[in-house]
Amino acid sequence: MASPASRRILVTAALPYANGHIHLGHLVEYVQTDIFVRFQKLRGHDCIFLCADDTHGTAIMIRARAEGRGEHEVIAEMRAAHLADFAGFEIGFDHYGSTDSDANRRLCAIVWQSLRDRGLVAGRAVEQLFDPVAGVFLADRFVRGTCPRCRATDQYGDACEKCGATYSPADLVDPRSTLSGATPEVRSAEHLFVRLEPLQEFLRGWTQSSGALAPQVANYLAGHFLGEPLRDWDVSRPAPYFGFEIPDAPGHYWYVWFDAPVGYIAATEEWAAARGGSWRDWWQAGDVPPAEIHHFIGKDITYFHTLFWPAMLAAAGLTLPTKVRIHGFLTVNGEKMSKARGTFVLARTYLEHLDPAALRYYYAAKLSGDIDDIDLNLDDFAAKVNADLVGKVVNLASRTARWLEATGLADRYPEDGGLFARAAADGAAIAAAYEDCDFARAMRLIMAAADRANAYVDAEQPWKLAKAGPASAARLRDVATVALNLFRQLAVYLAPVLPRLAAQTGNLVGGPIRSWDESQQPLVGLPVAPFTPLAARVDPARIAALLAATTPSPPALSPPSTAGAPMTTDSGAPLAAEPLAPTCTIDDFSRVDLRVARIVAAEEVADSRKLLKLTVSLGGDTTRTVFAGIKGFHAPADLVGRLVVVVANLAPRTMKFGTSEGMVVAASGAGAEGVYLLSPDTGALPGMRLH
RNA sequence: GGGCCCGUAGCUCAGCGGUGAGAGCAGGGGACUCAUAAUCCCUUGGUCGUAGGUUCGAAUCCUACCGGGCCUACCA
Repeated sequence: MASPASRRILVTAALPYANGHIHLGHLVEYVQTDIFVRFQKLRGHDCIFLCADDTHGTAIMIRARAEGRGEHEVIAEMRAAHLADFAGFEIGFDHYGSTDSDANRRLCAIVWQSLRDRGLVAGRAVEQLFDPVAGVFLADRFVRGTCPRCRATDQYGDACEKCGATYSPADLVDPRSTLSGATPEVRSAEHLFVRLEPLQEFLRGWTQSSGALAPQVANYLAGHFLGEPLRDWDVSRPAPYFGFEIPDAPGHYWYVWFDAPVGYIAATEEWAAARGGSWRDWWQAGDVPPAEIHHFIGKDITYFHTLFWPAMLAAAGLTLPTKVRIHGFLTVNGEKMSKARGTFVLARTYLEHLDPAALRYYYAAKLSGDIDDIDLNLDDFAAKVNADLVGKVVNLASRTARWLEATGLADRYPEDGGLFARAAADGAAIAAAYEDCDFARAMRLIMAAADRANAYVDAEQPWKLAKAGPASAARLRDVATVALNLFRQLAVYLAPVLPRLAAQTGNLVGGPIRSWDESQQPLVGLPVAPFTPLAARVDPARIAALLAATTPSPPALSPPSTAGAPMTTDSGAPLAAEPLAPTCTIDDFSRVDLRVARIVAAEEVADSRKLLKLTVSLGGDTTRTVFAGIKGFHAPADLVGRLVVVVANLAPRTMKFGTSEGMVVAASGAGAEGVYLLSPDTGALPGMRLH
């Protein structure tokens, strides 16, 4: 229940598009927003976190066609996937809607009518390329052709990657639809526009002095858009289009970027209706107290949220955003996320390998609330999470809780040299940092408190008190009581970032953490449950596995496809021809050191009937010369570059042609023709051992 | 072409006009052994991208340049 002093805060994260899965880049925003919301709730404010799938547009329509099914089937499937991913990362939406909802259709109509009433809608013919085979108008990116300036081939319809020229798709020398391959034709169609110039004055005022935007964003808008007359915004698309048909303009559909932000309101409506309220309680002025509206977005969609969206809201007489909080993009190991490098990591792939809490903490430690890109450096990630969360915070409980299992906390809070009070006083600065979305600062302050707490434990040496017997029991209880209270205080401060740690801490001592104020008073006289591990260390091997699972198979190096070969038809002949060897132990096996190696050179051995001379790399500078009996089955040139498995600790053997320093593993024999080299799954690196 | 952001120790980042430039991690040395090889103490390490300028004083303000990232209105 909200107290009179509490604020009403509506928070949104950008709506993920239904054409793709959630990846680590998306999660920067959802984790950031979730932390902010959990913080506000912990502070006792009336805060709701709304989001939805963004479902409409050409891309979904094209995809559904390509997959031979309806758009609604596609978006339902993607919605389920998105929700599962978000749940895995403990993103706590109060409601998750869809732009393809009745509520959204109604609200779009309301906003639309307001624009009409104010004379802000205008119609005009637009010439656009049309695919006569697919029967759709083509957005620029669905057209490719030869650049009219530099003649580079296969360029997008809006700009040339080679020479940087920008143009209209109709200017391409030999335009082709990427949908059907057909040559598009220029067709004229009526589009509806929102006139923004009449709102120029309003937008200038709101962007420059409302306080909703960071100064550099305001400058960007002032310099880039507001310095000249605002162009009309094209908000309709002709049929066929997957979206909502405009009620007073049959055959025209709202462009996806019109109905997407209205989805924020629609989600509010669905959430409020379930509680007997209305979206108007949050989006229309006049309420006491008025609601704050905070939008979290990425910098790529800045102008939609800082020009078009406020224009729509203003025209409809609705509440303008209190803050538009803009974050940068995610890089991985200092570079743009890349499928080829294996750094384009999907949320669910991450969840299969690592703890979501680790990523939440790492993002929190990096997010400063400004527009800079943040980098996920994977070495740093493991080091930071292990040092901070496990080494400092969790360790505090791990090293002291067990001394209180029998006795519980001391009945009066002992002298602690002012440590608890000092960290309690820090609460104001930590809260201010959370409020500013400067989570990095909050984490630094919290970790400083954790350092002080660990130093306290070290100085008091409770393990010596434990050994000293009954005479020191009271003192031991006091020291452990201090340490555990300092730990729980940290857990309160970290609760917005690490909700599961907060819950586990509540189970350990003191019950569920419900309020920020619990950081201000130590607990006494309560039982302490048996300690259970609260966080797992990040194992670098798991990160490697994650990247390996993410890296796509380069076509040239893929193992042969087994598709279409039902497993039940495999012959038993090879096994029968060469029965299994006698059982060996794991120790026997481990004496054979099998390694992944890359063939860096291969040549025929002139005088040999069967041998190829290979040079294999075990990574770094380590190479081996190996003679392999695979001549006739593999052309040397085809082998260079590929990964194989070698017996790396095989005793060198002098042969007629030289010394062989290992052996390449291959399947063969048993009556079958051919020698088949083994290839590791993609992602394996030279030097990796087979276990 | 125009614009925005960033460039500080090996790594990730604070500091953003004023005592000799900081933290965490990594590296080196020591202590401890309660704890998920965790913790504590000491310590090595930087011409604050480059070049100019403003100022009594600049990592901090201005200009230019170099490097990285991003935006530029039908890519979401």
